[in-house]
Amino acid sequence: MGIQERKERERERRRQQIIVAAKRVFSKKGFNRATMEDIAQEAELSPGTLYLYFKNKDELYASLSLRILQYLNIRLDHVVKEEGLAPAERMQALKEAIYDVYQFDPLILINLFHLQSSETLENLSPELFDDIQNLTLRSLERITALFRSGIEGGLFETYNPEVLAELFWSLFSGMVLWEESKRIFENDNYFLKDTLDMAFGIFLRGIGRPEEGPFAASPHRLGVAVDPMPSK
Amino acid sequence: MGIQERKERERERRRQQIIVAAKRVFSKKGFNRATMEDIAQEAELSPGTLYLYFKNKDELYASLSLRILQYLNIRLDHVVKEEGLAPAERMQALKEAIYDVYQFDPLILINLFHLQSSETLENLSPELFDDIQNLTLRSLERITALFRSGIEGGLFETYNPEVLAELFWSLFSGMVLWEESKRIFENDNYFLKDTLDMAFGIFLRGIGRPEEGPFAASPHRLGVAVDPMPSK
Amino acid sequence: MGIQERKERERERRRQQIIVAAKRVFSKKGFNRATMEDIAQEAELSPGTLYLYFKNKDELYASLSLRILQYLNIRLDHVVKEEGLAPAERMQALKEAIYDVYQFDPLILINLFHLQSSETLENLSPELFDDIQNLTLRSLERITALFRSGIEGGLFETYNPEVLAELFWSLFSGMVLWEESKRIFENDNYFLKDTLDMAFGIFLRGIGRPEEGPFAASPHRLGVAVDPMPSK
Amino acid sequence: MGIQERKERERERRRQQIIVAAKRVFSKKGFNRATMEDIAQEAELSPGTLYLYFKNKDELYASLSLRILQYLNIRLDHVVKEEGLAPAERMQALKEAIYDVYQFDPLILINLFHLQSSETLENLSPELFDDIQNLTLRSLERITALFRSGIEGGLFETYNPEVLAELFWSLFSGMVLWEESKRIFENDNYFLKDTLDMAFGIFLRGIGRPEEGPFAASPHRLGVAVDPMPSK
DNA sequence: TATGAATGAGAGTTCATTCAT
DNA sequence: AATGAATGAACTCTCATTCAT
Repeated sequence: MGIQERKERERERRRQQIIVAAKRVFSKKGFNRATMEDIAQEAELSPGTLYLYFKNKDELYASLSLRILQYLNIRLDHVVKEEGLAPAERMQALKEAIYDVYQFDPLILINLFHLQSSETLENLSPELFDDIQNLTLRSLERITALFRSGIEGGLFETYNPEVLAELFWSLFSGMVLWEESKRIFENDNYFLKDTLDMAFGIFLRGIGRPEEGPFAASPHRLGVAVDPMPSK
Repeated sequence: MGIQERKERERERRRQQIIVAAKRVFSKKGFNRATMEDIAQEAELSPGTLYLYFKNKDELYASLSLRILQYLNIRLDHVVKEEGLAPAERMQALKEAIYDVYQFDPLILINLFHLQSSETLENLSPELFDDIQNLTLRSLERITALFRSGIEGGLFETYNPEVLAELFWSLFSGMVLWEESKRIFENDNYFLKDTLDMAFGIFLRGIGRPEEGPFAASPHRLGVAVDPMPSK
Repeated sequence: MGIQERKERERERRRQQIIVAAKRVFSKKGFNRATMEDIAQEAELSPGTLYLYFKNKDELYASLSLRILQYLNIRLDHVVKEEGLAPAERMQALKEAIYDVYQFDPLILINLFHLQSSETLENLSPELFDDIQNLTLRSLERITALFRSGIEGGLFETYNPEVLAELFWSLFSGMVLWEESKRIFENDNYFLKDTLDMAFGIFLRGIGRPEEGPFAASPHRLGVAVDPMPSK
Repeated sequence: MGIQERKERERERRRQQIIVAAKRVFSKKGFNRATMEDIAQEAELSPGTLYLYFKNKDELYASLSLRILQYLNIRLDHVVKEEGLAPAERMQALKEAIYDVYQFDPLILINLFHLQSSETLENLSPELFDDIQNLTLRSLERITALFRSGIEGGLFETYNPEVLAELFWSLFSGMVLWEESKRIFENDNYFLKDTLDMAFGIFLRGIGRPEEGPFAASPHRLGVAVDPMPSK
């Protein structure tokens, strides 16, 4: 079984080699214009070989997303499991985690957000679809856990923590995509970090409990109806 | 000149006919799987005719987005120009406007958000690219104006209103896309409205001035640094 | 019938207008890349109208050739029929005639030579095919007549005058086409005239009767100026 | 490296297979009417495969011409380099060489002459364009060398040998194209050989030095048989 | 007679995928 | 396991031609 294991390791390494090549190619050419031939060349392999490791082009592309989702999960895991953090510090850590994920590879993150809301997702093999779904939902659960502990710790109003996690995720993805839009429109690089800080601050303040804790916001005289626990 | 006008009208009607057909086809088949042949058939035209009205497939698709952007602009225009609205009411009207846009055609809206952050955008003809850019930026300006008047009216902290508009737009787009993700993952229709209400409430509360007005949030003891006017 | 005639004249004028436009377009774009749409635009007509005057694209193109053939015929006719010319002067006139035809429109002449040796010719309507055939053969006959009178006048050896005419025509067409080749290869304009003079001189000398007349091969009393080393 | 070589050989063989098929197809259907699909079928390959060997349709067609140019070059090379030939014999060998080229494949030769004076030539890839240019010019150089040695050997007047080569080439190409014209007009096969003999005789006589050698214009001691009245 | 929008067959070309080696 | 030549379906797009007005 030592042999078995080594083979398994080598197989995984080759997969990663292809993924890395694919990433480079699509950064250069964009997703649609990148061909399997291009990727094979970049990976110094033949086109046929790619199909030994990935069922088809869509699955290769989706695997890029999978990789960044895995990274996201690990980072979130750390934030949730790290001991001795005050709830407010945990929020800070959450922000840093997603920013790291963004920096890890913005293009792939954009690709993930596209994939997650496109027909392509539905046409993947059930296994890969499940992987993406599970990792996505697990990430959301972790973020949910963070917000739940914030609520339980008295930091936030008693919003539905699941919905808070979704809002948080939506805000993040929307900002990343808009960042790209601005790059295209203005041909002008922009740094997400400051805006992300600000957005996060507003968001936390928006959900903070009045008169208490670091994200306090009060007293409630909201002209807009906010039901903290909308029925799903 | 009556003839000229009639021709112009007929041309525009034909364009719309094609756009409507394209919309139907890509709703059925998804963007990538829809062929020009399909669209021609749906529009009861020949493939060649499509090219009399749209330069190529990408431009036809982008024109769908253009249409919803135009609708968005008109709606935002009304919100900005409607007289006799209190700032808080204007915010409410803003929310309703974007929700109407969402309901106008969710799929096309998703398509717009994809387009705005994809390489396809860069390969459009300069004219179409400019149209999309201008409408997008003009929409942002209108939202900016709303937030600015909110700030000037003492409702909100003195954040940079441009950045607030971008955050607002990001949150909206992120939620729309995540809505689609959930639909795919859970095969379960979900209604954006409630979550949008909640998100909007949180956002307004997050940027509201303390002790004052309907979006008050206070006192400030924020553990997370929030610079209301980040340098761009 | 005055009306009939006027109509006929107008029809012919419109045909010429189209032919002129076609000539301009194909000079700009080359034969294959020129479209009927292009020609219609250049002629300030609609595409449909072209088909009222020409059966199809091939026939329009062939009509250009027809026009230059007609011009050639008229010029040759003059040479043949002009009275009071010595045979040697007639040869000189022949040379000038074809050079004028060349200058009339080199591109169309090239097109004629292509057409005359291509499948397109065979697919023309019988009428147009006959027109081209007749004009071509009539031109050849005129040249034949010139050589025949040269032979009868004792200038030339008793070659078959028909074959001489064909050789003459071949030499001319070959030179015109090679001229174009050189232009493409060397991107360098070249003036056919000198070479044509030289070629004509050699040809006449090659067929001249010895010891007699202006084209006698030897001793050298060449009536036609032959510069053995034209400056390139 | 043995493998490398074998691959290279196989690749070349496949190229030739396609060229041969293309030749057959366009002989049957004419150049314009022949489709890539037709050629693929004739070669018993798939359409896609053609594009592994030729960049596009024009380049495939131009490659046919390239092949005949290569053959021409080899033949001319032999004529120039063959030792122990008297200048007059070399002229005879030149005539035989080009006649062989003609017989090798008249249709492709016609195609070459069309190509060499058409816009298509200018739109080839630089490599292929250069190949054709180089082979053409090298052929001309070889012919030039032959005429130069004829001049130096006292056979010919001191014409510019380069221009003589061009005239010779023009005469040849013009005759080949006119031959095709006659075939089309008269639906009657004609044999170029006799006319070519005659033309060559006239040409040599036209440039021959008087009173001397085998091409002396007079008195008649022509080394090259010239039948003044070839039977049609 | 003139229009010009519409046609639609068909072209060249691409490229994800396969499979004999 | 790796290759890479070959596949061939499917695509977008062109443009000569038609015909209702």
